[in-house]
Amino acid sequence: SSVSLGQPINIRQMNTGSGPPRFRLMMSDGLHSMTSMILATQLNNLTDDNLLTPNCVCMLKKTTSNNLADGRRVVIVIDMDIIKSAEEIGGRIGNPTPINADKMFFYIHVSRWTVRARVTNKSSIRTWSNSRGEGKLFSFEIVDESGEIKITAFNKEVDKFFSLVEQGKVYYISKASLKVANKQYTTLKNDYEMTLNAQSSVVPCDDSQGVPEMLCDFVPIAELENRDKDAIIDVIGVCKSAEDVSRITTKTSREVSKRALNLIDTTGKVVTVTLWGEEAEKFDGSGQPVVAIKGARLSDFGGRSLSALFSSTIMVNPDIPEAFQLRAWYDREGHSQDSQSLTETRSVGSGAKMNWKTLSDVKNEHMGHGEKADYFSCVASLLYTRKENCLYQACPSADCNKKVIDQQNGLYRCEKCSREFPNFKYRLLLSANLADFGDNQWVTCFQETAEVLLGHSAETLGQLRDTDEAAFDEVFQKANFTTHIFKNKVKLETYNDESRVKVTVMEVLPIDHREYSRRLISNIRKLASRT
DNA sequence: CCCCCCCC
Repeated sequence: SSVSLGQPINIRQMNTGSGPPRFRLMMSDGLHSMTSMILATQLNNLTDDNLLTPNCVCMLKKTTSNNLADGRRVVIVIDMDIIKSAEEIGGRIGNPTPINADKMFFYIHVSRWTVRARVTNKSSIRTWSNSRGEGKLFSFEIVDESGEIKITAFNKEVDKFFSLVEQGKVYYISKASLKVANKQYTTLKNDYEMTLNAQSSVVPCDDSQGVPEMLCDFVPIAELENRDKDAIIDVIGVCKSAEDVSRITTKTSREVSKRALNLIDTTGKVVTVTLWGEEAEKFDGSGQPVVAIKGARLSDFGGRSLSALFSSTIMVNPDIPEAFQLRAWYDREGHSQDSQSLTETRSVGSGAKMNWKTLSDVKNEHMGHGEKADYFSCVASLLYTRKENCLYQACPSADCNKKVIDQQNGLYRCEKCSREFPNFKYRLLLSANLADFGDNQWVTCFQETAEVLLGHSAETLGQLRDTDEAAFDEVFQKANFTTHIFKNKVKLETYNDESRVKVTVMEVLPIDHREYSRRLISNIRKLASRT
């Protein structure tokens, strides 16, 4: 599976009679040459197109050896790339001496090159055990001026190199084996990978001049909508908000920590990125840092979202121009800009669907004066509730909540159902006065919302009122001055030539103080930037 | 020669 470099110094068409043409190459590795290399016919187009010409340099990606009818052994090239043209090379490399095929096959694998590169991501040591055997490995990624590549070390090479290789440091690396990267697992922009072998050397280098820190190809967040699921991408954004770390159980019953971040960039789009394990535990989102992630996987959960992998590199406030630009943009305008998330979340209180208003906004903006009702959400405290008429006796039929008339004979009449019943059910219709820092507002709460505010079912409250008036009063005392999120409907209603704005509470939700504080800070920033 | 990458 290793790949190697070779220079064909002679290419001859073999005599194959009526069959497709076959080409025999005299291949050199700069030290030795061999004549027993044959091109698989599917690569004939390389000669037809004049790409494979004497003195070009080839990357041999896949070869096999075979015995010919006369007993000679040959190497068959199944896949190869021409990586430098003969013109670019400008002649024969070295002064290779001819040797036989099997030995040549060995030599062509021992490349003589050295790179100077920085280690950008180092894994821990992992062990494996499968049908093909067992062992241990670690991998790291390196970058130089020309690009990046992944290097893996197995078994003895783990012992030899693991402690030497340090993240961020620069090394001379030579004589590693090359192999074609499996695209399924590739997170770097390289068609090849390296494997350290017994001949490989890794030597620390003091001169890091000109060696990049990291190679990133950041995809704008808005652009993620157009990328394929499972794509491995680099992303950078301001961490607008972050979840608390939590523990989840995987399908394989393992416990793992997770934390979701919301990243925003100058496209105004937000994407949710999930961090795992230690990365999730140690992440600190305070101060809304710039977060860059190299090699995150794109998922289609909730529309579009991202997940960090073991191989991802997570950088908080990295020392790169993109991060400085984002910081400046966010502090100047991004923080107050309307944003849209590519990731749909169902969490209440933080959704984009909330139309946040203060109670004075509702009046000043003449909400509810239009053709259709308006909807708004507010954070408000319950100042007062009219407990006197909050309960009524309703028709006991399943879908009828009409008030019944007490016939004073043990029967209750529903005009809607045109029936008399021996029983009724209690329903709530609660008038309440809500207040925030600037104003107050009378609202109506029907059954479900009133039950949430009062903390008891209508049935319980009905029983209490009839049996224990002090306990009934206590319920309302306890509800006073409690603070909630109210989702409301507002509509101007005309009754006897008099118009009044009627506010109906649709839903009562607990305050997520973290989210609420973020919103207040954001509002303060918006106000500050107006002056 | 690994390739696990998790949850809603």
